[in-house]
Amino acid sequence: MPRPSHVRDSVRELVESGDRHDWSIEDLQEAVRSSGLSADYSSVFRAVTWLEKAGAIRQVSLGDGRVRFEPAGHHHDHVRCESCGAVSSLPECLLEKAAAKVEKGTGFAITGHRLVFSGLCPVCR
Amino acid sequence: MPRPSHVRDSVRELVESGDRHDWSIEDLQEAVRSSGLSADYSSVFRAVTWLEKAGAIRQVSLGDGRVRFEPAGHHHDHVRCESCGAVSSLPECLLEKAAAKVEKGTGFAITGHRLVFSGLCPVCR
DNA sequence: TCAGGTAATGCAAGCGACTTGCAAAACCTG
DNA sequence: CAGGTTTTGCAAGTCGCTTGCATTACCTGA
Repeated sequence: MPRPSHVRDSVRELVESGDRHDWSIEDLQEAVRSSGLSADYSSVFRAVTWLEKAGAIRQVSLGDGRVRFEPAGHHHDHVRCESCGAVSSLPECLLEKAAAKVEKGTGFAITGHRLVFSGLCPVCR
Repeated sequence: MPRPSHVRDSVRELVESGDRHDWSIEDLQEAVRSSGLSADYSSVFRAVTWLEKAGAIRQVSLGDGRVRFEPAGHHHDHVRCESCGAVSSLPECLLEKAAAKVEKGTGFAITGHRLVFSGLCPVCR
């Protein structure tokens, strides 16, 4: 039986509730700590690794060379503000039918995609 | 007047001719060296930095956490084989008209996007 | 309640790839 | 050919992610 893990529980709670789609490990560490619990960077790292393998959270790559996480739900794409870094998610996927076209054009068997729009968020524009 | 730079010239030549879209710095260093010229990693790094600022080449982020480069031409997206890593480019952009939809949905002013399909290339599938 | 076993944590060291500082070498110009 | 500038290589530095290891916490069965 696994011991209770305050770090893991706390990380899961943070990512699963709320609608942030760009949790970095450092963000999570800070958030856990500011709730009064201790949390080493490596502990948070292990927590996200564990939770990812368990299917609770998912890695999202926004192109800034950092590992970021979001709750694992249905697939969706993102928009990222190039000024302040704010990230929103798009409600639906725009590329459902594009795969077929790409397959025909390239000969690849398409299994997925990663799409990030960039622009200015309502606040920054 | 700038001195001639065999590293920079060589890197430019490599990226601009040919249709590779995933040159890493290390790839370039190796390629320059195998043409008989000397090239330190840092020299290649400075060459791509210079060429990028000059607008000759462009960074492309394929999501593998490495800086990669392609010739700077018109915008296009990529497909990457998740088995062997082969990268192809798509002739046309599938998202020309998607921006408007995204703007309306999110309130962001969209300025661009980064899209990478993943799948299996003709050889690997 | 206590001994034993397993899992979680923190700390520090390791790693990979990019970046930068600095002195030596190469060029161009006057 | 001297002077001034740019490029190069080497080594060291940085940043974020990973991992090893001893310690601590917790749970279970006796």
